[in-house]
Formats: sequence, structure tokens, C-alpha cells
Amino acid sequence: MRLTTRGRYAVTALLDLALQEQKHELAVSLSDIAKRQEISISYLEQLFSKLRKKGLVVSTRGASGGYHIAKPINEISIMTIISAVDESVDARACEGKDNCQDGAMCLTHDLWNGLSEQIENYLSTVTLDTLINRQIIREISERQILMVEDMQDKNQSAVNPMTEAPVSQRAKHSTTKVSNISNNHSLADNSKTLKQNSGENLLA
Amino acid sequence: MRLTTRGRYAVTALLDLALQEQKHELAVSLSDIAKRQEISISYLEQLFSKLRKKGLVVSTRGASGGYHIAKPINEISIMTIISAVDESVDARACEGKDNCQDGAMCLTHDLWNGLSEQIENYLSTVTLDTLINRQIIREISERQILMVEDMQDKNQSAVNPMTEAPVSQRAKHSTTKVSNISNNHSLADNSKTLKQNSGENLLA
DNA sequence: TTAATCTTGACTAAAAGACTCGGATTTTCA
DNA sequence: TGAAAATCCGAGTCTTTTAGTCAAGATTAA
Repeated sequence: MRLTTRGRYAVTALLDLALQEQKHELAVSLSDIAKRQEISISYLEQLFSKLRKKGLVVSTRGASGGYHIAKPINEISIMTIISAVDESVDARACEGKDNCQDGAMCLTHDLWNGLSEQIENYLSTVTLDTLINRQIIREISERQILMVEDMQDKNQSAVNPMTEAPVSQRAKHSTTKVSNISNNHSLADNSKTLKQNSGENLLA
Repeated sequence: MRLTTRGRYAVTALLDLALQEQKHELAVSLSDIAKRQEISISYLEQLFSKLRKKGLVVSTRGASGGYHIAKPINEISIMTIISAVDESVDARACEGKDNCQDGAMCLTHDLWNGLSEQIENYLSTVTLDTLINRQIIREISERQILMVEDMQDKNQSAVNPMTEAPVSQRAKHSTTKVSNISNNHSLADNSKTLKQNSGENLLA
């Protein structure tokens, strides 16, 4: 059983997308999601590629392109999203094949089976729609939107002291000659390295 | 969130221990558990060291030594065991500190919080006692005991063709000059390497 | 045309997981 | 008394996974 940032990011990103779609018709770009949720664009690209292949989102390319959710949000359960990005919630060693020990069931098969069912059940009942209607989530969403607007205001007036050019989101073919190092200070980039090692242990 | 073979092995081994204690007063050795559950002794040593430090088992050293469970089996929940060997069941990025995003809650905090509670709840209500009383588990346990007896009978008559000496359980200081390679065919040794890569993905 | 965006695939550093090994110490029993 | 059977303990190794990055290209709106 494994539930890490990959699954969490996928759910978060889709929820963000769903919230945006409630506000306007426009496609939502990954760079917008990246800013609000503080996830790197490259990593989002990877995740959305999977989500698209599983039919959870549709994309429009080109300028002012982006993503839309592909079906009614009450039909997209958290379970679906997590599986789409290849994360498992299965606690069993045999993956449900009942052959954990030399072709027969192991001593604790029953237990892990029960646990897996619990988790799957829970995550299947919760959908994007469920989440979107929670007050606390709407509040957090509003906060995130304001945060990004704030940052953009600051970046308009203040320019990057290293390069005297507005900080851009990604290095690209370096049309502006911004080195990778100085570019690391741009909006969404500083938080992930921290997250890397923070996540996976608790409940001592 | 992470639940891998480490936690599974710990629970399995303790359950085996509990089942054995129902049958007799003797301390149960790791090599016995290893044979029945097909877990390597070295790895069990590692796990039991933690379990002992957390007060779940007590040990007696020396020949005919082994382990006993340290408290009433209805007081040992699966949750306790898993935490004892350092596995986490927490699905949150912030480990419950509510600071997942720049000191505030992230968009999906609420969700992972709920999930963590579910899992913890479930695993806290199930104890070793619960499991021991399940019919299916008693059946599997009987099968495992017969398996080991069978193997021992075979090993008494048949000797290792490579060395003309009975196959031993662990390499040790190689008193008998058995190379590591040929020794890999001993009782409990062949299964784990397979398990390594088998476990963690499903529920597609 | 050009700039913004998506798309793909390969690459990588670091961490975690799943062990193994060698020895030390203790105890029993022949 | 000494060999065997246990537990203890610390290190080390090998493999897989995670969480990304990077570069190049394709697509399309303006």
C-alpha cells in the first residue's frame, strides 16, 4: 500500500481544476494550477498525461489552452484519481489473488483484505463534487487565489534584482538569459524540495 | 502513507507467536517462525528487536530460548504493531500539523485527514485476539504447521546432494564448508527474493 | 509568425525497503 | 567443559521507487 505525494498532487490538482471551472468557461493551464498548489509544472505535466489517458481530463493545446474535466464531477471519485496515477491502496501482498504463500493464503490475508476494502470504500464514496461543496475547501481555495494575485502584483512592480527582468515561470530555451539557479526563486519553485522529505511518517 | 512487507511481516510473526503460545508454554524461536511464515531469520531479528524495545514481546536468550508475547493479546492492536516497526498509516502530507501549505492547510488536508482516521480506527479495533479467533486463520495456521513437519521429514532422509550433509538454516561461520550459493536452497530461504518485487501495486 | 501551451520521453539524485553478514553474548545440555 | 542453539547488534548492500528535471517537439490562438 502506497499513498504518497503523487496521489495527493493528482487529487489536489484535479480539485483545483474543478474549482476553477465553476468560475469560468476557460481552459485551466497547468502553470496556473502550479502557482496555486505549489507543484512544479513539469511534475504536473507528467501527472496530467496519465489523467488524460485515463479519460479524466481533456486538453486543448496552443496558446490559452489548458485542461478541462472530462466528466461530471460527481462521477470522479478520489479512488479513480489515485488509481489513474498508478498509486495503490491495496494492503495485501498478493494483490487479491489469494496466493500469498506458496499458492495458498498467508496467515494475515484476511486482515489486509479487510483493510483494503475499508480504504477503497472510503475513497470511492468521496468525489470531487463532495469536496467542492465543503466550506473549508472553498475557503482555502479563496485564500490560494488571493495569494497568487498578491505575488503577481509584487512581481509587476519589483523586478528580479539578479537579472533586472521580471521573473519567468520556467527556464525554457532561455529567451531571457536567466540562469537556472536564479530562476529557482520563481513563484512555485521553492516549496517542493522541502516536501520531498517531509511526508511519509507519523502516527507513532 | 506506507504499508509494506515490514509491517505485514511484523503482524504475521506476532500472530504466529500468539498462536504457538496457545499450544504450549515454551518460548518460540525465530527460526520456527521463519520456517512457518517464510520470512528470513535475519529480517525477523531486526523486527523483533523493535518489537521488544516497544514492549510487545519479551525474550529469553540461549538454547531453547525465544520469545513470548509481553501482554494480553486483546491489548495488542494491529495499529500498535505497525507503529512499533516504524510504519505509518498517515495519509496527510503535514502529519497532522495543519501546515501543509506555507503554514496553512492545503486544499485536500481535510480529505487525507478523514482517510487517516478511517484507517487508524480500523487497525486499532482489530487485535491479535480478534485474529486468533477467526476460523480461517486457525485453518491456515494448521496447514503451515503440517507443511513444516513435512519438510523436516524429507530433510531427515534426504541429504543435500552437493555436500552430503543435511541442509542447515543459516550460513554461520561455515563450520561445514557450504558455499552461500548452494546454501540458498535451505528451507526458508528461497521465497523472499521473489516477494521483493511482488508486493505493492494493485487496484487498477 | 510568434508566443504560449501541451506532449513525450529520457534522465537522475536521493531515499526507502528489504534484506544479508559477521560477530558477540547467553544459555542449555550432553 | 564445550558444542550447539538462541538472542542481540551494527553495518553494509542491492534494488526499487519517488519526485522530480530537462530538452525537444507539436499544436494552435492571436
